[in-house]
Amino acid sequence: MKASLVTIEPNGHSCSDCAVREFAVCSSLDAAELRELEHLGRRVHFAAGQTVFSEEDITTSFYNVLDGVMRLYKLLPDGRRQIVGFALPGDFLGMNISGRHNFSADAIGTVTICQFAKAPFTRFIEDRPHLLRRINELAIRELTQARDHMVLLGRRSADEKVATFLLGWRERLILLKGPIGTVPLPMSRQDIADYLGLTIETVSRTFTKLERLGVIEIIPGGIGLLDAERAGALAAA
Amino acid sequence: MKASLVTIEPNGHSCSDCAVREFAVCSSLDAAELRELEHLGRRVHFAAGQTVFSEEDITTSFYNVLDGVMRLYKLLPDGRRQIVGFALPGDFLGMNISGRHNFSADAIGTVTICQFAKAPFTRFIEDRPHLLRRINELAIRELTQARDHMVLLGRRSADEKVATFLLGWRERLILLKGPIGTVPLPMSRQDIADYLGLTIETVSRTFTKLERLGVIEIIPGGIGLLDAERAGALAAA
DNA sequence: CGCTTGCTTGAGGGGGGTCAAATCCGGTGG
DNA sequence: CCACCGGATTTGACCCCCCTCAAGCAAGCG
Repeated sequence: MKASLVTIEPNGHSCSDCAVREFAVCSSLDAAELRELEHLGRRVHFAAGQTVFSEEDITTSFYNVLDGVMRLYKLLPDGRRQIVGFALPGDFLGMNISGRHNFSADAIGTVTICQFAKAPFTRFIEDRPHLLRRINELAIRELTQARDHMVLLGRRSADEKVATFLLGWRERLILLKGPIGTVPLPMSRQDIADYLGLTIETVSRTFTKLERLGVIEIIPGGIGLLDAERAGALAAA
Repeated sequence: MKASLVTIEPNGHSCSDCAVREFAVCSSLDAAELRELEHLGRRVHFAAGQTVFSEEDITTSFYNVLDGVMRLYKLLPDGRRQIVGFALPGDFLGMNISGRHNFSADAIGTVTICQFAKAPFTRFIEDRPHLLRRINELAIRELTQARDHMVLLGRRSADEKVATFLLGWRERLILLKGPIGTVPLPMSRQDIADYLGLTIETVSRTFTKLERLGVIEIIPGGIGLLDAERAGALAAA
């Protein structure tokens, strides 16, 4: 029997030993609430490249990323793509006011997600203002990131874009996993280009340029940051 | 006596006859709550060009735009500017998690604002989940707009940017004031350029081009939209 | 191996930036 | 009412950064 690309884990997992417990939206809940929440969510696995939801789809669930990396993107009618963000463990997806998703989400590599059906989760929030406050906090944080990214897209050069991206990505990983040696880049060059508003060729050339300058070292599946100070200068704050 | 550039209106106004009553964050409150809120807010007027708050300032207040237009922007160390949005009556400013504003806000033309001191307003929200829900709703709406704008900044041509901006701006004004004839543009060409990630020259040239094509008509302080269908086609969805 | 897929490198061109000058326009004072 | 001034906008000439098109290369995998 061929394994499905999307598999739902049998019950038996518990929130209390969840890896993203302290980062995620759930950090606002006490032990009793967590036990209640356990019945609402189920773990789902996605294979590399799978689409979890698409723009304009009716929202039927909320999603809590537990493991892996996702690309969040919007498409223009002619196929041009803008990646509006990468989701990491702890990120909460699915909030909107129209009842439809306003971007698409793919798994990059394999991804594990904690999925909540919309109606019961909405009811769960209803009389738990502290959870609502936490959700609001995450939304505002995303808004801050979105504004920073607008500055990057509208006003930075290719060199600055790439340097800023590498430093920012590294920082997020450190926040999540603690100090790291080399910086893994699970997304493709095309993904990076579509995130930075560049072409794949320009991204590749800029990587090579940074390597020639001794700022980074290109390794399979990632980069090594050799000169953080120089990279910071290139990022221009 | 020379009039101050920032004037605080004496008390005596009431929320019940507020112009933005139904658009703003306050739409979630009942009559009793509104009367209570009246004591927390005060109306403040700003002259054209005045800065209401700056990026990195400690947040001491929240702001509800009552009248006028504001530009919200971020600066790079070398002075490059990205306008992240224009605020219109009903917009709510000041939410953040760091305790500092993450963008600056100027009045374009004269602006009237309903200002709330941070601490009392935060306390007011505390046990009013419906207000929190409303605030969350506004944050999510802004997030949606921010993502749309990322697509514009990263993946659209100058022509598409300008056409999209004109149609979007017109739409916002119609939503706010009902059907309008010509489209007022209170912001400068420089503001438009910094919003669209272009230079002032490119914006000017594109306006002229659209006029030559018979899509718009340039008038002092605004434009007339002559061919909405054509404009929509240029905006490329 | 040969094929596929992703990345890199090269050559050339164009969209939008830069620099500079002309024009428009609202405000001010005679 | 008109001449003048200063800032905003428009227009022109030129050029560069990044895109386009196309070929080479390395790694994974049947």
